[in-house]
Amino acid sequence: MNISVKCRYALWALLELARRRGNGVAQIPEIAEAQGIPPRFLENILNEMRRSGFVESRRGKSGGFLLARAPASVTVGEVIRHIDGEIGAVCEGEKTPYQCRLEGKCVLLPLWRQAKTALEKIYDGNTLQDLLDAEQRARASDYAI
Amino acid sequence: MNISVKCRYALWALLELARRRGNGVAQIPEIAEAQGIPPRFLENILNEMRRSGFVESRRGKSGGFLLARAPASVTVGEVIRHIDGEIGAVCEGEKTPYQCRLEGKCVLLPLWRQAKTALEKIYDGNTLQDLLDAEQRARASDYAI
DNA sequence: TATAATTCCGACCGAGTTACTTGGAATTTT
DNA sequence: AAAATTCCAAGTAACTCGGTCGGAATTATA
Repeated sequence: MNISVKCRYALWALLELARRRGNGVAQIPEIAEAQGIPPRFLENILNEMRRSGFVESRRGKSGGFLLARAPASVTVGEVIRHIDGEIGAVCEGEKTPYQCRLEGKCVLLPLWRQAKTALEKIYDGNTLQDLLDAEQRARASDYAI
Repeated sequence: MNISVKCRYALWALLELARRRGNGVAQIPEIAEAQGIPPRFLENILNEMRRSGFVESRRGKSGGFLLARAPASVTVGEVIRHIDGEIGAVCEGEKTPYQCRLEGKCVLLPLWRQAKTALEKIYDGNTLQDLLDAEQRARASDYAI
């Protein structure tokens, strides 16, 4: 399972909103500029994130977006699932295309399961807050040098 | 990184050849039938596997394919890399498309690295022989029931 | 109230990928 | 000579991906 560009954009945007938390709304051009995302593509993405409850929006002049949830409550895995779908699904799961006709008797199934579990552990084990903390630590050690 | 159908076909074919090891060549129609793979697609795949040294072939009438290496020496990861390319590459690595301009300063990079490492550990840690052994154990415990 | 600035919505689009298919040449056995 | 196979390279239909576009709805402000 490769992470799509769209999904990375979504994560960057959410992180940017998390950083600005408490400072009012952020607008598409700002976020797009700050994160290097094509603005009208970001527009789509943020709308999607709003529909799935990650983000709130204010319409009209001086409108914009805010993070709707606490950064510590939003896992990376959750975001990935909303944008790219189920994590690491190879051929199990209901709606997976090309589900193999071996139905659980495939010798490879345990491998796909292990892979899925490992990825979920990583992605669900990290929140936006965790990432911001890591960022801070990196910045601090940069100063130290 | 999702495993392509082609890649699963390749693994199935190699496993089939591994099962038949020592019994001469296996032909495309047989393998295709046994594994439910579109025969002419399998043809392409086996040719590719030959070029990368996993398989040997005999041409002409009563020709066919054999596994070129010991099943215990062929890892799943190796096969995946030959068919689908680098495992779990999100945005690092030389030729990855859409490499992000953050160049190692992306907050998400550690996550992608962890994911890649975890997948490699799983896929490189399992050989064709391991899978056949697991298959045997499963069959044995089936009889036990 | 008019205007400007913003989000919202859905359709569109070009390029690439994926899962095959096809036609025919080369090779080998019988 | 004929039949059966692998080998090779091109073609193809459907889908996905990354992104664009036009315009409607909404809101702040002059």
